[in-house]
Parts: sequence; structure tokens; C-alpha cells
Amino acid sequence: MAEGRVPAERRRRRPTKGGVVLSTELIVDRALSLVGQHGPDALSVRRLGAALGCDPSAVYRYFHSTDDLLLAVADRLIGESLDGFAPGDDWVAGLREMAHRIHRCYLAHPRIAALAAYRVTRRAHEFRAVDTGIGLLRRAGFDEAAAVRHYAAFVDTVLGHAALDAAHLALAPERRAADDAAWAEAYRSVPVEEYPQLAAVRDELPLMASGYGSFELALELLLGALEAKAPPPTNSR
Amino acid sequence: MAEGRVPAERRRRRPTKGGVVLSTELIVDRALSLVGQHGPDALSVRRLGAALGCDPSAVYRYFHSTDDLLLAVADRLIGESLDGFAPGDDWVAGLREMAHRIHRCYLAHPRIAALAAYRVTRRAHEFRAVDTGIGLLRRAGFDEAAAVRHYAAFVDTVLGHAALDAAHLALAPERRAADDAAWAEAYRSVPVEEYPQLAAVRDELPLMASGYGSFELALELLLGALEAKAPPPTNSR
DNA sequence: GCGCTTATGTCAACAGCATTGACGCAAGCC
DNA sequence: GGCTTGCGTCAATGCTGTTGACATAAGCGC
Repeated sequence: MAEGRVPAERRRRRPTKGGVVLSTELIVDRALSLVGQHGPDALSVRRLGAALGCDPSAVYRYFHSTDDLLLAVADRLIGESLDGFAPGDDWVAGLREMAHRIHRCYLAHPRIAALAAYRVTRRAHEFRAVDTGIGLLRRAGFDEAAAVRHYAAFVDTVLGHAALDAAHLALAPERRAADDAAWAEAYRSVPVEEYPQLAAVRDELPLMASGYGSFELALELLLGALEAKAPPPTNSR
Repeated sequence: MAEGRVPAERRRRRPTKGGVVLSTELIVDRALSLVGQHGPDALSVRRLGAALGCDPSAVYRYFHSTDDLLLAVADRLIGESLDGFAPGDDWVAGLREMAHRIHRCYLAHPRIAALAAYRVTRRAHEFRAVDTGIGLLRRAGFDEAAAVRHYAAFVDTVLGHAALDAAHLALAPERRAADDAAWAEAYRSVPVEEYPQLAAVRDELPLMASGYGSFELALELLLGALEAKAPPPTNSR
């Protein structure tokens, strides 16, 4: 059928029944706001169609599949998170800010993050992000291969934490609350003789719940390790 | 309805039409093998019923919902991954093996991992894992609060990477291939003047693709940082 | 060993999901 | 002004999780 064909540029713009003129940008906009307003599971083609004032299947004229749409939304997210980001001389500070921006932005759109954190969008905003990150590591003195490898380790760690935290945030509220409370409740009542270490630290176990900064700590440990491993600056600079 | 009530112990075991006697263990077994054999999207109540030789709704006599089932499967996975794990004196080596075991096991069941990595199962195998991990960090000299915080940072990093890699592995083959190839292809063709850093490292960009060890590198960086941060051993030992 | 209670397996139904093939209107080219 | 065809719409398919009503047999009390 014709649905599969998604032209790069389109000429005829016919308004929908609802009077809206569709475009990829508009669809991505609506998809984001839909998820933002109505929570995790609101992103369906049907709802999207309703929000756009068009037939659900019209979306397939712009994206091959929901996966394709997802990648576009993910790239928009990368773009938003790094909008206005201009790293200074301090490469560690630059990586730190980059990490925080990505993490923060993903938490603001948990559902999208959970679905898209592990994808390669192959789109402009992702190019920009990778270019910036690798630039920072090269400035730190890493050679080409080392910069790429360490950037991969860095960004996967950030994305991994972001995906975890976002996925947790995307849970239905009662499930999230149950998971969080588990560290204080379920874990308090485990038998002492069977789990001696848990018993010894039981008062601190709520620190395991989400929102207690495991991301920040992991990030600082990682940045410290990168700093320790960066080649010493040559005198040429 | 009665479905919601899931007794802890059951007395009457009535064989299904297919002659199978159901149990939570059997259901978890089948769920795992179903996902293992038929890929990502095979885990549905209907398919599970078919695989078990029972009506799909019978599953609801054993689990409140698919989410509940998922947590049980996730806990089984934790148990499998740490089966036979007995850390020695070297706490860094212990954490390293723990990380590798979890990562490896999650990659072996990508779909489950992608769905469950961020959940708190509140079940025996998870208790065991947390007890072991916190024990290792306490042996390293961290006090209660520090041990808990650093364990959270450690395990979230490991789970984050595992979730990322697993999710990628759980993609439909053609999508995974496209994502991997993107690093070599899409990224090679970006305009030099716009992305100078990418252009400079273009020959190394395939290192960004999955399977090039970003997890191992990140883990070693993290372990190095933990080792550097561990309090020096007291003479009492 | 008998009968009762009720746990548990089965059936049918509902609402919502992604996707697609056929259809027809109208936008824009010539 | 007429023709082509892009694109919005409609209808249909086959999935999904979940649940209420129903029936059957397991195992208890006697």
C-alpha cells in the first residue's frame, strides 16, 4: 500500500477534517505534549490522531511506523536537552553539564526516554551531541580511538541511568510508590540471620530508592576516573 | 472477580485441559523459555496460556497482573545470574564478577531485562544480591551509609548498561542492524565543516556501536574510582 | 466413603492497540 | 481547464490485557 512511502518533501498540503495542516514537526510536537500531559501510555496512534484532529492512519503518511516516529521524537528530545549548551574550557565541567542536561531532560519526558534511550536516531541533534562530547574528550588529551571509546562509556552510563530513572518515573504511580517503599519496608523485615549485611545497614536502605542521587554519585565517580586517566597536557598549550 | 486473589499457598491442584498442573514456578519457567525462543514480543498472556496448555486467564489465578508476573520472572533472572557466586577476599574482583554476571545474564534474556531492569522485585534473589553487594563494599571499608550509596551507584550503573545493551539486543534484527550500521555509515557522511570532531574520529566511530565494550570500560572506570575512594584498611585486620 | 465448600480452570466478551488496502477529494502542474 | 497523484479517510484485521460468570472436581469434616 501507499502508507509505507514517506516522501522527504511534500508538496500538496491538504488540511485535515479538523482543519489542521499536518507536518512531521507538528506530529512530533503533539506526540511530546501528549505524553507530557496524559502520561506514559498516552502515545498511541489513535490518541495522536485525535489530538491532531485527523484520522490515525494519516500519521503513517509521515512516518513508516511508530518506531520511526519514536526516533524522531527522541531526536527532538536530544535537541531540547542540549539547546544552548556551550561548553567552556573545563572539559570535566562540560561533560558534567552535558550529563545533567540529558538526565534532566529525559526525566522530564520519562516515557519517551524509556522507549528511546537506547536507540540511534541518526538525526541532526544526535550528531551534534556526539560531536560535542567527543570534542570535549579530545580536548582532554585522549587520542581518536580513546576519545570515541571513552565517550561511548560516558554516554552509555548517562543514558543507562537516565533510562532507568525515567522508566521508574514512567511507572504507574502506585507501582512507583510500591517500588520506592520497598526499600524501607520489605527490606526492613528480611530475616537478620539470612541477610546480615542488609540488617547491618537497614537504617540506610531508603538511600537505595530512586531519587537519592545514585546517578550523581556514579557520574562523579566516572568523571573522577576520566580525569585521572586523561593524558597530561603537553607544553604546547 | 476472583482473579485478583492470589493465595500464597494452594491446596487444590486441578490439572488443566492439557493435563498440566500449574504452579507459579512452571509459569515463570514457560514465560522465560517463551521469550527465549520466540523473541521480544512473545510474552503475552494468550501465548503463555497456549504454551502452558491452559486458558490464558488461568494465569491470573497465580499472578495479579502481567506486571506481577514480570517481577517474578525478573527475580528468577537475578537468581540465575548469581547462582553459585561466592566472592573471595578481593572485593573489587567480587564486584567485577557480580557486574559481569548480571550483565551477561541480562543479555541472555534481553526482553525480560529491558522490561524489568528498573524494577524492585522485593523477592528472595534480589535480597540476596543486595546483601552480597553491600557486604563487599563494607568489606572495602565503607561505612553503612557510604556502602549503601555506593552500592546504589554501582548497581544502577551495571543495570543501566545491561538494560541499554539488552534493549538494543531485543530490537527486531533489521532495526538492530540499522542502528549498528548507523555509526559506520550515517556518521561517515556528516558534513565535515558542521561536525569537525566527528570528521576527525570518523575511522573510529564503529567503536560506538553496541558490542564494542562500552560496558566493560565504564565498569573498570567505576571500579577504579571506588578503589581510589575506599577508606584505607585499619591495622585491626 | 459421602457430601459440601470453594478453589481453580474455562468461556465469552470488552475495549484498545498497530497496521493496511481501497477509496476519493482536491492541490498543483502543464 | 483538465489530469495526475499526494494524502486524508474509512473500514477491517488480528493482536493485546483483563474480568465476570460459570462449571467442575479437590479435599476437608464427618
